[in-house]
Amino acid sequence: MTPHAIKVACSNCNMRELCMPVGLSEPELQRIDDLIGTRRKVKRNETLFRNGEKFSSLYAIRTGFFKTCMATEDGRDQVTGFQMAGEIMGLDGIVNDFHSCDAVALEDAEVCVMPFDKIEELSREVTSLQHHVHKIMSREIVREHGVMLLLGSMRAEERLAAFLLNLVQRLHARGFSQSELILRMTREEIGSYLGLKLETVSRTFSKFVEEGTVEVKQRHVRILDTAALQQLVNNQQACH
Amino acid sequence: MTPHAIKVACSNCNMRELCMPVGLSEPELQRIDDLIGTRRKVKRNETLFRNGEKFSSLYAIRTGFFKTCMATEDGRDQVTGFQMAGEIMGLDGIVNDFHSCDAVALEDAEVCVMPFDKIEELSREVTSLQHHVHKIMSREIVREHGVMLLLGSMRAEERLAAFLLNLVQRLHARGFSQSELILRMTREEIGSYLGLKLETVSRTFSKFVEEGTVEVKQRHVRILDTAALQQLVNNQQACH
DNA sequence: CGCCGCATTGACGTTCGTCAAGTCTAGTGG
DNA sequence: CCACTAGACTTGACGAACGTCAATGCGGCG
Repeated sequence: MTPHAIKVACSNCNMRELCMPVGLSEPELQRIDDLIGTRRKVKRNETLFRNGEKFSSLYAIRTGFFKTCMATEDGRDQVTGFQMAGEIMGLDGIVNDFHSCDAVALEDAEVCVMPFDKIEELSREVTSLQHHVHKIMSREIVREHGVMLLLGSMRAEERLAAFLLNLVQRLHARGFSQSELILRMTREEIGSYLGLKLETVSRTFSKFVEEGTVEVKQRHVRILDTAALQQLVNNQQACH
Repeated sequence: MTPHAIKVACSNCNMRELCMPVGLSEPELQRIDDLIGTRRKVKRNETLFRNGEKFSSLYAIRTGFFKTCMATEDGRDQVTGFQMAGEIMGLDGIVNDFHSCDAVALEDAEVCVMPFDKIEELSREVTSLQHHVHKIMSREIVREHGVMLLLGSMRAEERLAAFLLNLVQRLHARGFSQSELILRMTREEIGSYLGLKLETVSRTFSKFVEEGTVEVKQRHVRILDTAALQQLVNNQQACH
């Protein structure tokens, strides 16, 4: 909750290949550094922002892992996404000047706070930043299209396969293994994201293990047969 | 398919209160007029753009009704949204410079073609346009969060109720009735959007009719008890 | 008038949710 | 060091919701 007044620079951040400054030239990078007002540490289970809070900034994840979720009036919540280092959060707040979901750290994390008025100001001058901001928002729209496809037309196995492949692919882009990963979220959170109950998630994991597709030991997952998972995601009609 | 070289102006469009120029001042409105290169007519069942096509423009709907859908590799497609007059299409294309979904007219339509490079150029100069573009993209992200919630945690009745209320609310903002609407899409398309099969959509309509909540005659729907539908959307836990 | 696409309805099957019991693990305190 | 506990996870039995398949109805259009 306490903003840290540590001045930092994108230009020497090790996430710069994956984060806000993607595709910017060296001089542009220098200007982007002004964007980041402060960094902020968020402990596990703490929220970065909440539904209803005033929107003022976007957040770039430096370290750690987040979930975003919408709370329904009746107390349940739907996880709308999982975010890792280099990804941007807070885009939901722009429309109404209020956040419409919660961002919760699933492990101790640190984010760069980017005041949105500064982003708009700077992207009026730096064309490539402007375009990059548009791309980030468009990417989120396309990602959500994918989730809609998943929720609207896939069966449990297909959903979990798509989820695992997506996670491991994003982790791989960050230098982690292509086949091993540690889940930062509970079965219930996975289920919420995938539109399934936690028991179904658990059973589906067990089924993958039986079939020799993955090894699962609590939150540690090793993918043994990527092709089999990929097959599930593509060949949705196999059930006929 | 044939672009019409009709020069038109936002400043005297009757959709200007709902479309691109929302919240712009009179002099700003003048400048926005330059945005619209051409208009384009799209006949029923024709596509405005397709998955894989090069992205160059956003489209504002002047008249008519569209669906956007993603085709899966195995031939099925998932409807990701329905769009009506004043709404913007094509945002999915910005990330990769290629469209990632199809836009299909469900009735004869006309759209304003807005070259995206012009939008970026102009929004570097007109601050309020810049902010408006950001809002439009953020609104789409929030809308999709809502769909994810619907697909991930609602039952068939709740989904259809939310769908009808959303449609009628948007139509009402355009001067149509609060209680009557004509569906421009088939049961199958509704089902695809809501993650249900067409038979389930049909049965759910029939159930609403039995309960006296709506009247349905083919594609003509009259909502008799808005509160009952609203109740369904909110009180998801009623099944306990 | 007859055809075709869309919609409705019924019977049946599958998938997933629900409820409940039981297991595993990490963290705590004696 | 080990017993204890709480939270997360697994597994089974059962039922509800929705999908599937198939027959039938309806309405618009050539």
